[in-house]
Amino acid sequence: MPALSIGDLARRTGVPVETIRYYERMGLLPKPPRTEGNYRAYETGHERRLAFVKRSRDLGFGLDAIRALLDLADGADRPCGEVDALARDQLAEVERKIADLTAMRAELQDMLGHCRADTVADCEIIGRLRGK
Amino acid sequence: MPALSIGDLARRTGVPVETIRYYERMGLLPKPPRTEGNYRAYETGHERRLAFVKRSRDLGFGLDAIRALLDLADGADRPCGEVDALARDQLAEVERKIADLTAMRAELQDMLGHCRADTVADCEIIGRLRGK
DNA sequence: TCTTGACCCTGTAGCGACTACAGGGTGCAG
DNA sequence: CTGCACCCTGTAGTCGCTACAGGGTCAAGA
Repeated sequence: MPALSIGDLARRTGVPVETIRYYERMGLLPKPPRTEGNYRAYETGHERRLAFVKRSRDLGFGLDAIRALLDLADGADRPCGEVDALARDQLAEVERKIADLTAMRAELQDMLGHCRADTVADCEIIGRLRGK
Repeated sequence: MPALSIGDLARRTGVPVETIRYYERMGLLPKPPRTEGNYRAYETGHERRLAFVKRSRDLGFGLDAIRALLDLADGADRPCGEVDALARDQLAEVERKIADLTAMRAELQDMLGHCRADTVADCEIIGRLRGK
C-alpha cells in the first residue's frame, strides 16, 4: 500500500487536516516521514493511531488523558488499572456534565412552559432571569 | 445604601471580581462611576443586572445571547417572541449536549463493565479504543 | 505617624481544542 | 504551460474566563 497524504488520512478518519497537524504538534501523533516535496507520508500505523485518538476524543477524553492512554496501550505487559482509572475519571466527568445540563434543561423547559405573555413586561422567562 | 466595591458585589452575587471586570469589558455591565481613588462604585441596579447575567450563564446562555436578553428585558413593550426563541435555541443546544454525553456515558460504562483483564494486552478498554 | 495588609487598578498572557487565515510551494491533468 | 487542487509553515482568532505583574488606595493597629 502506498503512503497516504494528510488529506487522504483526513478522509479516511474523518479528522480534519488542520486537526491532524495540531495533534502532531501536541505530540499525539509521531512526525511522519516526508516526501521529496516535503509532504507528510503516512502509513497504516499512523492511521490506526489517529483512529485511536479520534475514538478517545469522541468519548470526551482530553488530550492529556489520550497521551496517557496511548502510552499505556504501547506497553502490553502493564497492568490495566491505570486505564481503568482514566476511564472512571472520564465517566465521572461526563456524569457531572449530564447532571448540570439536566438541571438547565428542566429550568428552561419550565420557563418555556409558563410563557403565556405577549410582552416582555409580563414575560415569565425574563421574570425568572430577573430573579422572580 | 452606600455604594458597593467590586469585592462587595462579587461576594453578594457569587461572581468573581475578575469575571465582573470581564463582563464590563464585554459590554454586559455598564461602566460604573468611580470613587476619588478610581475604585468602581456599584449601586443596586448594577447588582440586579449582574444577577441577571449570572442566572443566564447558569442556564448555559452564551454572552451574545445574554446581551440580547438584556436588551429585550430593557424594553417592556416589546413582544416576548424573541425571548422565547432564544430560550428555545438554548434548550435545543442543551438537549444536543445531553444526547452526546449520554452516548459517551453508555460506551464508557460498557467498557468499564467488561474490563476483567489484568494487563493492557487483554484490556477491553484499550481494545475498544483501538477499534475492537 | 507609620506600617502592614487587604483590597483595588490596568494590561497582558494563558487555558483547551481547535479553526481560519496568509503567503507561499508542489504536483498533475488538459 | 497553465490552471487548480492540494500541501507547507506560522500566526491569530474563538469562548469564557483565570492568573499574573506591577502598581495604587485605604483603613486599622502599634
